[in-house]
Amino acid sequence: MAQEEDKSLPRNPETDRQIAQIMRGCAELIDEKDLRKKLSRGKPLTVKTGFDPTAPDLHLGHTVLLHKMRHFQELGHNVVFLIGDFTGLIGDPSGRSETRPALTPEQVNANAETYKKQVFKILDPQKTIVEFNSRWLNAMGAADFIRLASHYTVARMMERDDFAKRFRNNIPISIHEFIYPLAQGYDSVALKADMELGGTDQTFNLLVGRHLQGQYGQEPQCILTMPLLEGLDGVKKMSKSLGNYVGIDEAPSEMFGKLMSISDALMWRYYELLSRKSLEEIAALKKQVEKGEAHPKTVKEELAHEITTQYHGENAASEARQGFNAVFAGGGIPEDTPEYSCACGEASAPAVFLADAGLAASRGEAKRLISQNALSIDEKPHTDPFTPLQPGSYIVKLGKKRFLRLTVN
RNA sequence: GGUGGGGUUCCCGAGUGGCCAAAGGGAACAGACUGUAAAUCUGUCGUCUUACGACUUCGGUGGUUCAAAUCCACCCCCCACCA
Repeated sequence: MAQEEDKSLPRNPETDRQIAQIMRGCAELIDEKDLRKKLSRGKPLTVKTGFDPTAPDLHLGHTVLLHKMRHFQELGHNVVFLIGDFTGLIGDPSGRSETRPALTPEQVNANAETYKKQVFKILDPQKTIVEFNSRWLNAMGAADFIRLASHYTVARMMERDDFAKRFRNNIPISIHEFIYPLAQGYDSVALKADMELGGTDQTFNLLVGRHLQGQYGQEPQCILTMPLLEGLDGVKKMSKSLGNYVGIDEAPSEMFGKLMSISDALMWRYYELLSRKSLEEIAALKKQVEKGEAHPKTVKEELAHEITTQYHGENAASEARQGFNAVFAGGGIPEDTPEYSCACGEASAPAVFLADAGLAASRGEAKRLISQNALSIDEKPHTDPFTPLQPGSYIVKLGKKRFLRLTVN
């Protein structure tokens, strides 16, 4: 939580301005007083954010942190994008109910490369320092590690919720998992970080860094945690394995469409965490929607447009927006509709070509969907699964999202 | 190391010889209603089959039986308690 205002804090307008920008959307800042002190020195801070090279494909959930890093860059601070290639070999136990499988060095390297390619869609490459924590962690000897381990106690380690739970439930905790927070914390020592960013699930690890810096005679870093972004379902956190994500490499139309499918409530969350609009602008929009002055769909379009622009540029975003409205509001078909052709006859029966073209998983499913009135051909409902279509070209639509340009020869 | 419990269709989870392609819930999909939102209602939800029906599936491999997700043997994996 933000600290209560304290009259004894060093105050000046510049610091206030920075603090406001820094705290936008954050879950917790530890602690504001320390941060003011650091800022008031007028020197750029070293801002560390670590990424585990486990998920090579970034999605919008990861970008919450990247946006925050960008804020720091805009405020003139030194942002370190730290790739945890060493710690990736351990596997972060955070939020895990079981031991995380370790990565091979080859996987870690490949993932790190992908990471670097993707993050500069948001971060300013000129102002980003990319580091690998193997640089200093590999250089440490066993004695160094033992010394590091001596700075933390088992009791404090067990305060951590995931460890406590696993211990209580007799789920194994390997010793190497204790090393993870220590290694991550040591990164802060090595970098002499003034500030570390992370998701709320990282709070413990970040605090270890703060603690260790003190142990190594440094001024402890401040900690800023960001909430975990909910996925498209609005409930679970965005993650690739849950399939509720928007990848930052996705095609503009895909990205726009996915964003349009989020619920109204979730839209505000995305605005706060992913938009570059100011909090005041967002509050104003919200008020307009509540009063009925703005249609929520339009406001959502703005959001989808802005986010798509971030990754694909203004032109592509506008196109995606037009395409979306043409398809779903105007009954058109998407640009990237797949084409498929088949011979006239058995193969041109709807149930058959739908399955063959991959629009339906099987002929049975195709028939079922047809009997549910899901099929339209050239914008006319089509309920006969068996009669072959005559030669010609057709626009085939199955359900709301599946399209096909069909040619019958 | 010992003892006990378990592995079921996308997920959770019922099912202890035929009435089981397998209850129920969730997810997903389709339709209605909408703003491709949410909520709600209806339907679908192994493969093939226009229907009748056939075939494949319940950790693996063999076996018993007219008949096995259900019984037996061995194997693999997971969990709990004790050490």
